[in-house]
Amino acid sequence: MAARKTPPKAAATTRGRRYWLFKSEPDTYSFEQFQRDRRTNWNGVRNYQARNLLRDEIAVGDGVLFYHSSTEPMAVVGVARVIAAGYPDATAFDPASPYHDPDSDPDEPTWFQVDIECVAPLRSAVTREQCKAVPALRNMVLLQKGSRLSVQPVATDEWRAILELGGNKETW
DNA sequence: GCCAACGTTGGC
DNA sequence: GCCAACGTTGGC
Repeated sequence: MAARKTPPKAAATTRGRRYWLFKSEPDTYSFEQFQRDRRTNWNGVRNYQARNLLRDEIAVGDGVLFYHSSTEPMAVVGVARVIAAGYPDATAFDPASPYHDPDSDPDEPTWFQVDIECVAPLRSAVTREQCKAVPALRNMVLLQKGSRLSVQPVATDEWRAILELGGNKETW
């Protein structure tokens, strides 16, 4: 039996912290409300690509940029931390929920959610307009033409640049 | 399995 | 409010 240099399990549990951006329309769920709640479950996501991230990629301890979409100004407004990795989104099974999906089988759920906890608001919100002018953010998923993923990956240098622009260098 | 039609998202 | 881009659906 050959020894493995890096058992997959160890590799998985020791992988570096990763970063994400969650979009929310402030009329639906604002960062201000999130601050009052302190933590929330990110449910209602009904897109397979985002689902895959929620189910398979996003881990406890990962960092999250909270972004206000479809508002003026659109901006990254705060920072959050993942406190529970992907688990089935129960709103899919609730006929009374706006997120109800009759095709999702409770024995094999289609949709997943994670839990996040509020860390801090950015001292100054980093607007979409601002981001466009920053070379380090040129490749941000958020800024790509046609990009509309509501849960998306953020590169480490993008994360750092946003926190610096927000005046929250020490936050993370 | 292709692809046209449709519905939705979200920046502008 | 518009509409481009995208995802999904369903007929073939």
